[in-house]
Amino acid sequence: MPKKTSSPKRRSGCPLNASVEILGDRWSLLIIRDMMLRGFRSYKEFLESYERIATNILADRLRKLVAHGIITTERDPSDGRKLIYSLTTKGIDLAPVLTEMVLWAAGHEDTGNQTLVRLMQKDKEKFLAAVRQRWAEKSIRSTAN
Amino acid sequence: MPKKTSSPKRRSGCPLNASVEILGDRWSLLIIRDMMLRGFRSYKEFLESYERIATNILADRLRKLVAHGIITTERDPSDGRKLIYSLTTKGIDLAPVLTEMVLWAAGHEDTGNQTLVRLMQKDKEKFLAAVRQRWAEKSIRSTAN
DNA sequence: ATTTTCACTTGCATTTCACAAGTAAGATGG
DNA sequence: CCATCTTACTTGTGAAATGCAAGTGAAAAT
Repeated sequence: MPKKTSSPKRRSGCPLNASVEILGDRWSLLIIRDMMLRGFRSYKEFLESYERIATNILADRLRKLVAHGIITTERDPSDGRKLIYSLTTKGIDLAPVLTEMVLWAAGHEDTGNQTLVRLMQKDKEKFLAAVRQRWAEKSIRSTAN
Repeated sequence: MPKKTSSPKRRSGCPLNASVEILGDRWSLLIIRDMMLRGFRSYKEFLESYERIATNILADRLRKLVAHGIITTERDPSDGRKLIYSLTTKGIDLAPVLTEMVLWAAGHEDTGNQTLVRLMQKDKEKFLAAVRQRWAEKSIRSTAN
């Protein structure tokens, strides 16, 4: 059973508004992309991603994503300094959103990464299944919450 | 032929990054929702939408959406004060993005507008076809640019 | 024991945002 | 045809979010 008792003062009950309030900024979806498509799982990896997010913004976004139940954190058992971030099912369920945003930009803007785009265009459903599968293999824990 | 010669300083060539730079704020997608789903076409209608956007932000977002080729403006021939905003094909092509964001929030957050959600869930493709059809009827001009 | 790595926090300047008020051009009513 | 209203904005101001540089504390590596 998904659903969540609505957080305080939301501007409206529209589902699109909910999505926009949670994900509508210049960084959150890029962090999710890095986890979903590139397998990034630590603060350091996110920091070193191409778009160069600032440290305070990254910490803030990770905190908010955890608060919204999109990702979870755990200590790395083999290195007590490291935190491992994982997507929850709620996070993995953003795959179709990311896919459509990629396909839209690829069709209307001048962008790179054409191999990824071609894969998505060729068979969207197959691509989504692969993402879900890959994540299920990597971490049993991440789908639990 | 779509595509556009890349705008100045983009953070990266990733298509998702392009989408996020264009649409990643708390208002742009709500304006597009109002046009696509509710048929809003004037400044005043957007202003009176439930989430209560501020006048300066609305003007700024409309300007940016025009600059990105997602909407166009024309004078209302029957009232010289009014401007009519229309979605371009690039704008209509955002329908799948909106749909996936609505379905994600509907599945994981406590939201309203269940009739719309149910319609989308029942047959996504049929819903998208209906949106495209409805827009094509309303305005031939909007699909031209 | 010292240095390095990791995941942050703090401070500060800049940008964006929200809210209230004002404006100019065109429409409407008497 | 003149005052009033409507529409689509702009301007001003304070608050909040962002970006950058530097610093911190705990754990790991040397």
